[in-house]
Amino acid sequence: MKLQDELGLQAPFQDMRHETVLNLVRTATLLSARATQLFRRSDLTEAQFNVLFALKFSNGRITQAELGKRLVVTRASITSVLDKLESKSLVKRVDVPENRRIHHVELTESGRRLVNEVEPLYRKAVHEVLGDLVDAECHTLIGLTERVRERARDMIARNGSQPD
Amino acid sequence: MKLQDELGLQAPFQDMRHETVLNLVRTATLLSARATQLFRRSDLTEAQFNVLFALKFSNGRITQAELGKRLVVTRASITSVLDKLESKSLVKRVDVPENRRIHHVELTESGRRLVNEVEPLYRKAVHEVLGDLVDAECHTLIGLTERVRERARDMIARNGSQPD
DNA sequence: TCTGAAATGCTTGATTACAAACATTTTCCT
DNA sequence: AGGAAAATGTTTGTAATCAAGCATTTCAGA
Repeated sequence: MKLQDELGLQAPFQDMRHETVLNLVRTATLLSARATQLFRRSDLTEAQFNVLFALKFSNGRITQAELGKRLVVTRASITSVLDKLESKSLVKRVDVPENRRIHHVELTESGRRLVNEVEPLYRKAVHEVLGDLVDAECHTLIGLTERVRERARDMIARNGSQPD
Repeated sequence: MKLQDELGLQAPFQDMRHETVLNLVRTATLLSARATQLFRRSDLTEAQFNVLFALKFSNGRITQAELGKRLVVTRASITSVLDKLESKSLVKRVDVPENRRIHHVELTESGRRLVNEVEPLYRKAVHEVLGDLVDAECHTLIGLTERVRERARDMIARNGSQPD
């Protein structure tokens, strides 16, 4: 289904680049919506799952700032998500004697149990949602989005438009 | 730059489908960040610009519910964004005598002026961010994301995983 | 006609995100 | 050593999103 129909637009897009951007954004939103739906059964939000997932594949000595870099969110966001997860006893903050600024964030036993339970469902859903694409198509999608991000990053760094 | 490096992951992705999903989500997030940066100069948020933009291309008889469908957000979200825009005198809600449930949402003069001022900057940024891609590549991207959305929509509608 | 269903907009509460500012702590440079 | 700079985590304020529930209004079917 074309995005035009999905959004109920009468006229087709005049601008293919604009259409492409909206396609990317809409697709990501829809993927998020599906993820939200999946995680809800486990009483998790997407952000909370992302933290648990990152922790599972960390060496156990990850700080909040590092977690933020992995997940590409600010330290402030990490603080609030960890507060929630800690109140559910899914993670714990561990003081680090050698550096009193930082904490190490770790899964609790029940946190580990939960992420181990949800991860296969998540992976299954990922494969199902991309089940239509063969490897080469995934590769293409990755390559094209990489180039878009490259440009976007440049623009954000320059914080303006191109030098014309 | 590969997503792996962007996220500071030591190991490459094992799962190309997972990598593809994360690429899509990360790309959309970055595009949003760039948009936020652009709109900030005009004291607009992305959501607010989206409303103004949709209003510009509506026939002037659009309701809040219809606006929600166009932008794919709930009525509750529309209410809150419109409250902001109305407090800035950029839009107005107009009572409809024939149907006392609904309002028509319209741009004010200053709202129209503002969107006419920002739109070219927005379009320019869109073209710059995709400046690396030729038409055929845009077309490919659109086609692939359409297929992903198709599946995602199915999964959301079924609210479960596939029948195995 | 009349009653139940559907549609519409609003409110509330939860969650997440960011920016900016702050205190604390560590690092770095002179 | 000592002071400036950077890093870390938290707090506060703003904004957006959704779900769920509510009142009002309209629609549709019996």
